[in-house]
Amino acid sequence: MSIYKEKREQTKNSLINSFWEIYEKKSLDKITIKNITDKAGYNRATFYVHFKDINDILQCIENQLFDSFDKMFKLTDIENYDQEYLLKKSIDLFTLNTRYYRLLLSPKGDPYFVETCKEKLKTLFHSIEKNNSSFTSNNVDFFLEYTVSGLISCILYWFESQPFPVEDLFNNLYKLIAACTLLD
Amino acid sequence: MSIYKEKREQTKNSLINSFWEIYEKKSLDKITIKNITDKAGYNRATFYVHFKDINDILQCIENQLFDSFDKMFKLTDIENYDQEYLLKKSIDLFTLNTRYYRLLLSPKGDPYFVETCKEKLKTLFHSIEKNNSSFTSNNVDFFLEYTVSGLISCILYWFESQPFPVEDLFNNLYKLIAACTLLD
DNA sequence: CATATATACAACACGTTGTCGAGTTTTGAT
DNA sequence: ATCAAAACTCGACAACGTGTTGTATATATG
Repeated sequence: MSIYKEKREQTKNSLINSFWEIYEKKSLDKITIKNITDKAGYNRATFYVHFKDINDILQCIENQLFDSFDKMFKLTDIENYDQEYLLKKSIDLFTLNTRYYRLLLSPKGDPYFVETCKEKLKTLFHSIEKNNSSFTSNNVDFFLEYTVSGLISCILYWFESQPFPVEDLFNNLYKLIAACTLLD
Repeated sequence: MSIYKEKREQTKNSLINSFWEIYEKKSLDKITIKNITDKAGYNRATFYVHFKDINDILQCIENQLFDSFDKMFKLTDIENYDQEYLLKKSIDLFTLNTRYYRLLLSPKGDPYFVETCKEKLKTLFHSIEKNNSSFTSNNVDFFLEYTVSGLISCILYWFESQPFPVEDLFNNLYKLIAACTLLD
Protein backbone atom coordinates (compact mmCIF):
# COMPACT_ATOMS: atom_id res chain seq x y z
CA MET A 1 0.00 0.00 0.00
CA SER A 2 2.70 2.49 0.92
CA ILE A 3 4.93 1.34 -1.94
CA TYR A 4 2.00 1.60 -4.37
CA LYS A 5 1.43 5.22 -3.42
CA GLU A 6 5.14 5.93 -3.50
CA LYS A 7 5.50 4.56 -7.00
CA ARG A 8 2.47 6.45 -8.14
CA GLU A 9 3.83 9.69 -6.68
CA GLN A 10 7.18 9.07 -8.29
CA THR A 11 5.71 8.59 -11.74
CA LYS A 12 3.49 11.60 -11.34
CA ASN A 13 6.40 13.78 -10.25
CA SER A 14 8.54 12.48 -13.07
CA LEU A 15 5.86 13.54 -15.55
CA ILE A 16 5.47 16.92 -13.89
CA ASN A 17 9.22 17.56 -13.97
CA SER A 18 9.52 16.51 -17.59
CA PHE A 19 6.61 18.75 -18.48
CA TRP A 20 8.21 21.69 -16.73
CA GLU A 21 11.57 21.20 -18.44
CA ILE A 22 9.82 21.25 -21.81
CA TYR A 23 7.66 24.21 -20.77
CA GLU A 24 10.81 26.18 -19.99
CA LYS A 25 11.77 25.87 -23.66
CA LYS A 26 8.53 25.58 -25.64
CA SER A 27 5.27 27.49 -25.44
CA LEU A 28 2.34 25.58 -23.97
CA ASP A 29 0.42 25.07 -27.21
CA LYS A 30 3.41 23.43 -28.89
CA ILE A 31 3.83 20.78 -26.18
CA THR A 32 2.38 17.34 -26.90
CA ILE A 33 1.65 14.59 -24.44
CA LYS A 34 4.06 12.35 -26.31
CA ASN A 35 6.80 14.95 -25.71
CA ILE A 36 6.25 14.62 -21.98
CA THR A 37 6.00 10.85 -21.70
CA ASP A 38 8.96 10.34 -24.04
CA LYS A 39 11.15 12.57 -21.90
CA ALA A 40 9.97 10.91 -18.68
CA GLY A 41 10.35 7.44 -20.18
CA TYR A 42 6.74 6.30 -19.94
CA ASN A 43 4.07 5.19 -22.34
CA ARG A 44 1.71 7.86 -23.61
CA ALA A 45 -1.27 6.10 -22.03
CA THR A 46 0.33 6.42 -18.60
CA PHE A 47 -0.14 10.17 -18.80
CA TYR A 48 -3.90 9.73 -18.82
CA VAL A 49 -3.72 7.63 -15.66
CA HIS A 50 -2.49 10.68 -13.75
CA PHE A 51 -3.78 13.70 -15.66
CA LYS A 52 -6.76 14.67 -17.75
CA ASP A 53 -4.85 16.75 -20.26
CA ILE A 54 -1.94 19.18 -20.57
CA ASN A 55 -3.77 21.93 -18.73
CA ASP A 56 -4.38 19.56 -15.84
CA ILE A 57 -0.67 18.99 -15.30
CA LEU A 58 -0.08 22.75 -15.31
CA GLN A 59 -2.86 23.30 -12.79
CA CYS A 60 -1.27 20.64 -10.63
CA ILE A 61 1.92 22.70 -10.41
CA GLU A 62 -0.03 25.88 -9.80
CA ASN A 63 -1.96 24.28 -6.94
CA GLN A 64 1.28 23.29 -5.25
CA LEU A 65 2.37 26.93 -5.45
CA PHE A 66 -0.95 28.10 -4.04
CA ASP A 67 -0.53 25.68 -1.15
CA SER A 68 2.87 27.09 -0.29
CA PHE A 69 1.35 30.56 -0.66
CA ASP A 70 -1.41 29.82 1.83
CA LYS A 71 1.03 28.16 4.18
CA MET A 72 3.16 31.31 4.17
CA PHE A 73 0.24 33.60 4.95
CA LYS A 74 -1.86 31.94 7.58
CA LEU A 75 -5.05 33.95 7.69
CA THR A 76 -5.08 33.98 11.48
CA ASP A 77 -1.78 35.84 11.66
CA ILE A 78 -2.72 38.60 9.27
CA GLU A 79 -4.07 40.85 12.01
CA ASN A 80 -0.51 41.34 13.21
CA TYR A 81 0.96 42.16 9.79
CA ASP A 82 1.88 45.61 8.62
CA GLN A 83 2.57 46.78 5.08
CA GLU A 84 6.30 46.45 5.42
CA TYR A 85 6.19 42.90 6.74
CA LEU A 86 3.67 41.81 4.13
CA LEU A 87 5.80 43.17 1.30
CA LYS A 88 8.87 41.42 2.69
CA LYS A 89 7.10 38.07 2.88
CA SER A 90 5.63 38.49 -0.59
CA ILE A 91 9.08 39.01 -2.05
CA ASP A 92 10.30 36.00 -0.08
CA LEU A 93 7.52 33.86 -1.49
CA PHE A 94 8.24 34.74 -5.10
CA THR A 95 12.01 34.47 -4.81
CA LEU A 96 11.79 31.12 -3.05
CA ASN A 97 10.10 29.50 -6.04
CA THR A 98 11.67 31.70 -8.68
CA ARG A 99 11.92 28.83 -11.14
CA TYR A 100 8.16 28.53 -11.34
CA TYR A 101 6.99 32.08 -10.75
CA ARG A 102 9.32 33.69 -13.28
CA LEU A 103 7.76 31.59 -16.02
CA LEU A 104 4.14 31.45 -14.87
CA LEU A 105 3.94 35.20 -14.29
CA SER A 106 5.64 36.02 -17.60
CA PRO A 107 3.88 36.58 -20.94
CA LYS A 108 4.70 32.95 -21.75
CA GLY A 109 2.94 31.92 -18.56
CA ASP A 110 -0.65 31.54 -17.40
CA PRO A 111 -2.73 34.73 -17.15
CA TYR A 112 -5.25 32.98 -14.92
CA PHE A 113 -2.45 32.07 -12.52
CA VAL A 114 -1.42 35.73 -12.41
CA GLU A 115 -5.03 36.67 -11.78
CA THR A 116 -5.32 34.32 -8.81
CA CYS A 117 -2.03 35.53 -7.36
CA LYS A 118 -3.29 39.09 -7.64
CA GLU A 119 -6.53 38.22 -5.87
CA LYS A 120 -4.68 36.49 -3.06
CA LEU A 121 -2.34 39.44 -2.57
CA LYS A 122 -5.28 41.84 -2.72
CA THR A 123 -6.95 40.01 0.14
CA LEU A 124 -3.82 40.31 2.24
CA PHE A 125 -3.20 43.97 1.53
CA HIS A 126 -6.87 44.74 2.00
CA SER A 127 -6.93 43.26 5.50
CA ILE A 128 -4.11 45.63 6.39
CA GLU A 129 -5.63 48.65 4.73
CA LYS A 130 -9.12 48.18 6.08
CA ASN A 131 -8.39 50.36 9.13
CA ASN A 132 -7.31 53.17 6.87
CA SER A 133 -10.54 55.14 6.72
CA SER A 134 -9.26 57.51 4.04
CA PHE A 135 -10.34 55.10 1.30
CA THR A 136 -13.89 54.75 0.09
CA SER A 137 -14.95 51.24 -0.90
CA ASN A 138 -14.37 51.87 -4.60
CA ASN A 139 -11.07 53.56 -3.99
CA VAL A 140 -9.74 50.65 -1.98
CA ASP A 141 -10.40 48.20 -4.80
CA PHE A 142 -8.81 50.58 -7.23
CA PHE A 143 -5.79 51.14 -5.02
CA LEU A 144 -5.39 47.40 -4.54
CA GLU A 145 -5.61 46.72 -8.26
CA TYR A 146 -2.94 49.33 -8.95
CA THR A 147 -0.66 48.25 -6.13
CA VAL A 148 -0.79 44.51 -6.62
CA SER A 149 -0.39 44.53 -10.39
CA GLY A 150 2.51 46.95 -10.04
CA LEU A 151 4.00 44.77 -7.35
CA ILE A 152 3.86 41.58 -9.41
CA SER A 153 5.13 43.26 -12.56
CA CYS A 154 8.05 44.78 -10.71
CA ILE A 155 9.04 41.50 -9.10
CA LEU A 156 8.94 39.84 -12.50
CA TYR A 157 10.94 42.72 -13.96
CA TRP A 158 13.50 42.20 -11.23
CA PHE A 159 13.61 38.45 -11.93
CA GLU A 160 14.56 39.09 -15.53
CA SER A 161 17.41 41.54 -15.16
CA GLN A 162 18.21 41.60 -11.42
CA PRO A 163 19.65 45.11 -11.80
CA PHE A 164 20.09 45.58 -8.07
CA PRO A 165 20.12 43.49 -4.85
CA VAL A 166 16.91 42.20 -3.34
CA GLU A 167 17.07 44.80 -0.56
CA ASP A 168 16.73 47.57 -3.13
CA LEU A 169 13.82 45.72 -4.70
CA PHE A 170 12.13 45.89 -1.34
CA ASN A 171 13.03 49.53 -0.74
CA ASN A 172 11.91 50.70 -4.15
CA LEU A 173 8.62 48.85 -3.91
CA TYR A 174 7.98 49.98 -0.36
CA LYS A 175 8.44 53.61 -1.36
CA LEU A 176 6.01 53.27 -4.24
CA ILE A 177 3.36 51.46 -2.24
CA ALA A 178 3.65 53.76 0.74
CA ALA A 179 3.33 56.83 -1.48
CA CYS A 180 0.05 55.56 -2.92
CA THR A 181 -1.28 54.63 0.51
CA LEU A 182 -0.93 58.15 1.85
CA LEU A 183 -3.50 59.64 -0.55
CA ASP A 184 -6.69 61.20 0.72
CA MET B 1 -7.35 44.85 -60.35
CA SER B 2 -9.66 46.92 -58.19
CA ILE B 3 -12.25 44.17 -57.98
CA TYR B 4 -9.61 41.64 -56.93
CA LYS B 5 -8.34 43.84 -54.14
CA GLU B 6 -11.84 44.70 -53.03
CA LYS B 7 -12.85 41.06 -52.96
CA ARG B 8 -9.66 40.17 -51.12
CA GLU B 9 -10.22 42.84 -48.51
CA GLN B 10 -13.81 41.79 -48.08
CA THR B 11 -12.94 38.13 -47.56
CA LYS B 12 -10.12 38.99 -45.20
CA ASN B 13 -12.31 41.29 -43.12
CA SER B 14 -15.08 38.72 -43.07
CA LEU B 15 -12.67 36.16 -41.67
CA ILE B 16 -11.30 38.62 -39.12
CA ASN B 17 -14.77 39.56 -37.92
CA SER B 18 -15.89 35.95 -37.68
CA PHE B 19 -12.76 35.12 -35.74
CA TRP B 20 -13.35 37.94 -33.29
CA GLU B 21 -16.97 36.97 -32.69
CA ILE B 22 -15.85 33.45 -31.83
CA TYR B 23 -12.95 34.76 -29.74
CA GLU B 24 -15.39 36.75 -27.64
CA LYS B 25 -17.00 33.46 -26.60
CA LYS B 26 -14.28 30.79 -26.77
CA SER B 27 -10.69 30.76 -25.58
CA LEU B 28 -8.06 30.93 -28.29
CA ASP B 29 -6.85 27.33 -28.03
CA LYS B 30 -10.37 25.98 -28.57
CA ILE B 31 -10.90 27.89 -31.81
CA THR B 32 -10.33 25.94 -35.01
CA ILE B 33 -9.83 27.30 -38.48
CA LYS B 34 -12.94 25.44 -39.56
CA ASN B 35 -14.91 27.35 -36.91
CA ILE B 36 -13.87 30.60 -38.50
CA THR B 37 -14.38 29.70 -42.14
CA ASP B 38 -17.73 28.03 -41.44
CA LYS B 39 -19.01 31.17 -39.73
CA ALA B 40 -17.69 33.38 -42.52
CA GLY B 41 -19.02 31.03 -45.21
CA TYR B 42 -15.73 30.09 -46.86
CA ASN B 43 -13.76 26.96 -47.45
CA ARG B 44 -11.17 26.09 -44.86
CA ALA B 45 -8.36 26.36 -47.41
CA THR B 46 -9.30 29.97 -48.13
CA PHE B 47 -8.12 30.83 -44.66
CA TYR B 48 -4.58 29.90 -45.64
CA VAL B 49 -4.70 32.27 -48.61
CA HIS B 50 -4.96 35.18 -46.21
CA PHE B 51 -3.37 33.99 -42.97
CA LYS B 52 -0.61 31.67 -41.87
CA ASP B 53 -2.43 30.32 -38.83
CA ILE B 54 -4.77 31.35 -36.02
CA ASN B 55 -2.10 33.43 -34.33
CA ASP B 56 -1.56 35.33 -37.55
CA ILE B 57 -5.16 36.50 -37.68
CA LEU B 58 -4.92 37.68 -34.09
CA GLN B 59 -1.70 39.55 -34.83
CA CYS B 60 -3.48 41.19 -37.73
CA ILE B 61 -6.04 42.69 -35.36
CA GLU B 62 -3.35 43.68 -32.89
CA ASN B 63 -1.37 45.48 -35.59
CA GLN B 64 -4.41 47.53 -36.48
CA LEU B 65 -4.66 48.58 -32.84
CA PHE B 66 -0.96 49.44 -32.73
CA ASP B 67 -1.42 51.59 -35.83
CA SER B 68 -4.21 53.56 -34.15
CA PHE B 69 -2.01 53.76 -31.06
CA ASP B 70 0.90 55.28 -32.99
CA LYS B 71 -1.40 57.61 -34.84
CA MET B 72 -2.71 58.93 -31.52
CA PHE B 73 0.76 59.55 -30.13
CA LYS B 74 2.83 61.08 -32.85
CA LEU B 75 6.37 60.98 -31.54
CA THR B 76 7.07 64.53 -32.68
CA ASP B 77 4.40 65.96 -30.42
CA ILE B 78 5.53 64.22 -27.27
CA GLU B 79 7.83 67.04 -26.23
CA ASN B 80 4.77 69.13 -25.52
CA TYR B 81 2.94 66.50 -23.47
CA ASP B 82 2.67 66.52 -19.72
CA GLN B 83 1.66 63.68 -17.43
CA GLU B 84 -1.93 64.81 -17.19
CA TYR B 85 -2.42 65.07 -20.95
CA LEU B 86 -0.72 61.74 -21.61
CA LEU B 87 -2.93 59.96 -19.10
CA LYS B 88 -6.05 61.53 -20.62
CA LYS B 89 -5.10 60.42 -24.12
CA SER B 90 -4.21 56.94 -22.92
CA ILE B 91 -7.63 56.51 -21.38
CA ASP B 92 -9.15 57.85 -24.60
CA LEU B 93 -7.26 55.32 -26.65
CA PHE B 94 -8.38 52.35 -24.61
CA THR B 95 -11.99 53.44 -24.29
CA LEU B 96 -12.26 54.14 -28.01
CA ASN B 97 -11.55 50.51 -28.92
CA THR B 98 -13.02 48.98 -25.78
CA ARG B 99 -14.34 45.99 -27.69
CA TYR B 100 -10.84 44.84 -28.56
CA TYR B 101 -8.81 46.06 -25.60
CA ARG B 102 -11.08 44.66 -22.91
CA LEU B 103 -10.55 41.18 -24.31
CA LEU B 104 -6.92 41.37 -25.41
CA LEU B 105 -5.76 42.86 -22.10
CA SER B 106 -7.76 40.36 -20.01
CA PRO B 107 -6.52 36.97 -18.78
CA LYS B 108 -8.29 35.46 -21.79
CA GLY B 109 -6.30 37.78 -24.03
CA ASP B 110 -2.76 37.89 -25.37
CA PRO B 111 0.03 38.48 -22.82
CA TYR B 112 2.40 39.54 -25.59
CA PHE B 113 -0.05 42.19 -26.69
CA VAL B 114 -0.17 43.48 -23.12
CA GLU B 115 3.61 43.47 -23.06
CA THR B 116 3.85 45.57 -26.21
CA CYS B 117 1.24 48.02 -24.96
CA LYS B 118 3.23 48.38 -21.77
CA GLU B 119 6.44 49.05 -23.68
CA LYS B 120 4.75 51.67 -25.84
CA LEU B 121 3.30 53.45 -22.82
CA LYS B 122 6.64 53.25 -21.03
CA THR B 123 8.32 55.05 -23.92
CA LEU B 124 5.75 57.81 -23.73
CA PHE B 125 5.90 58.26 -19.98
CA HIS B 126 9.66 58.04 -20.05
CA SER B 127 9.99 60.91 -22.51
CA ILE B 128 8.01 63.04 -20.08
CA GLU B 129 9.87 61.90 -16.99
CA LYS B 130 13.35 62.21 -18.46
CA ASN B 131 13.70 65.79 -17.22
CA ASN B 132 12.92 64.68 -13.72
CA SER B 133 16.43 64.27 -12.37
CA SER B 134 15.27 62.68 -9.13
CA PHE B 135 15.30 59.22 -10.74
CA THR B 136 18.40 57.16 -11.33
CA SER B 137 18.41 55.08 -14.50
CA ASN B 138 17.37 51.91 -12.68
CA ASN B 139 14.73 53.70 -10.69
CA VAL B 140 13.13 55.14 -13.82
CA ASP B 141 12.67 51.71 -15.36
CA PHE B 142 11.28 50.44 -12.11
CA PHE B 143 8.92 53.36 -11.72
CA LEU B 144 7.74 52.95 -15.31
CA GLU B 145 7.13 49.24 -14.85
CA TYR B 146 5.07 49.90 -11.73
CA THR B 147 3.13 52.79 -13.18
CA VAL B 148 2.31 51.34 -16.58
CA SER B 149 1.26 47.91 -15.34
CA GLY B 150 -0.88 49.54 -12.67
CA LEU B 151 -2.35 51.84 -15.27
CA ILE B 152 -3.33 49.06 -17.65
CA SER B 153 -4.69 46.84 -14.89
CA CYS B 154 -6.81 49.66 -13.52
CA ILE B 155 -8.24 50.55 -16.91
CA LEU B 156 -9.15 46.91 -17.43
CA TYR B 157 -10.62 46.77 -13.94
CA TRP B 158 -12.72 49.80 -14.82
CA PHE B 159 -13.84 48.21 -18.10
CA GLU B 160 -15.22 45.22 -16.22
CA SER B 161 -17.30 46.88 -13.57
CA GLN B 162 -17.38 50.58 -14.50
CA PRO B 163 -18.01 51.48 -10.85
CA PHE B 164 -17.65 55.23 -11.48
CA PRO B 165 -17.63 57.68 -14.41
CA VAL B 166 -14.60 57.99 -16.63
CA GLU B 167 -13.64 61.31 -15.02
CA ASP B 168 -13.11 59.55 -11.72
CA LEU B 169 -11.04 56.90 -13.48
CA PHE B 170 -8.80 59.69 -14.64
CA ASN B 171 -8.70 61.43 -11.25
CA ASN B 172 -7.94 58.26 -9.32
CA LEU B 173 -5.19 57.23 -11.69
CA TYR B 174 -3.70 60.69 -11.82
CA LYS B 175 -3.47 60.80 -8.06
CA LEU B 176 -1.70 57.45 -7.92
CA ILE B 177 0.74 58.22 -10.70
CA ALA B 178 1.53 61.67 -9.38
CA ALA B 179 2.16 60.32 -5.88
CA CYS B 180 4.75 57.87 -7.22
CA THR B 181 6.41 60.53 -9.37
CA LEU B 182 7.16 62.76 -6.42
CA LEU B 183 9.53 60.32 -4.75
CA ASP B 184 13.19 61.17 -4.27
C1' DC C 1 -10.08 36.99 -78.11
C1' DA C 2 -6.21 34.76 -75.84
C1' DT C 3 -3.33 34.56 -72.00
C1' DA C 4 -2.02 35.30 -67.29
C1' DT C 5 -3.22 35.83 -62.65
C1' DA C 6 -6.08 35.91 -58.47
C1' DT C 7 -9.42 33.65 -55.65
C1' DA C 8 -11.67 29.92 -53.71
C1' DC C 9 -12.50 25.00 -53.37
C1' DA C 10 -12.17 19.69 -52.83
C1' DA C 11 -9.28 16.16 -51.62
C1' DC C 12 -5.17 14.36 -49.50
C1' DA C 13 -1.57 12.95 -46.17
C1' DC C 14 -0.12 13.64 -41.67
C1' DG C 15 0.06 14.26 -36.67
C1' DT C 16 -2.29 14.56 -32.14
C1' DT C 17 -5.82 13.30 -29.10
C1' DG C 18 -8.36 10.52 -25.99
C1' DT C 19 -9.88 5.87 -25.23
C1' DC C 20 -9.99 0.97 -25.08
C1' DG C 21 -8.96 -4.02 -24.11
C1' DA C 22 -5.39 -7.16 -23.35
C1' DG C 23 -1.07 -8.27 -21.38
C1' DT C 24 3.14 -7.80 -18.05
C1' DT C 25 5.41 -6.82 -13.84
C1' DT C 26 5.48 -5.51 -9.15
C1' DT C 27 3.38 -5.40 -4.65
C1' DG C 28 0.17 -6.94 -0.80
C1' DA C 29 -2.68 -10.27 1.58
C1' DT C 30 -3.98 -15.05 2.96
C1' DA D 1 3.19 -20.36 -2.37
C1' DT D 2 -0.95 -18.42 -4.28
C1' DC D 3 -4.05 -15.18 -5.61
C1' DA D 4 -5.72 -10.36 -6.20
C1' DA D 5 -4.86 -5.72 -7.04
C1' DA D 6 -2.18 -1.90 -8.70
C1' DA D 7 0.94 0.42 -11.99
C1' DC D 8 2.35 0.52 -16.26
C1' DT D 9 2.95 -1.09 -21.36
C1' DC D 10 1.40 -2.07 -25.85
C1' DG D 11 -1.15 -1.79 -30.06
C1' DA D 12 -5.01 -0.11 -32.17
C1' DC D 13 -8.88 2.85 -32.97
C1' DA D 14 -11.90 6.74 -34.46
C1' DA D 15 -12.20 11.52 -34.42
C1' DC D 16 -10.40 15.70 -35.31
C1' DG D 17 -7.36 19.58 -36.75
C1' DT D 18 -3.63 20.98 -39.73
C1' DG D 19 -1.29 22.43 -43.76
C1' DT D 20 -0.50 21.46 -48.72
C1' DT D 21 -1.51 20.47 -53.56
C1' DG D 22 -3.92 20.44 -57.76
C1' DT D 23 -7.95 22.34 -60.04
C1' DA D 24 -11.92 25.21 -61.49
C1' DT D 25 -13.80 29.75 -61.90
C1' DA D 26 -13.64 34.70 -62.12
C1' DT D 27 -11.10 38.74 -63.36
C1' DA D 28 -7.57 41.56 -65.54
C1' DT D 29 -4.24 42.51 -69.37
C1' DG D 30 -2.41 42.92 -74.09
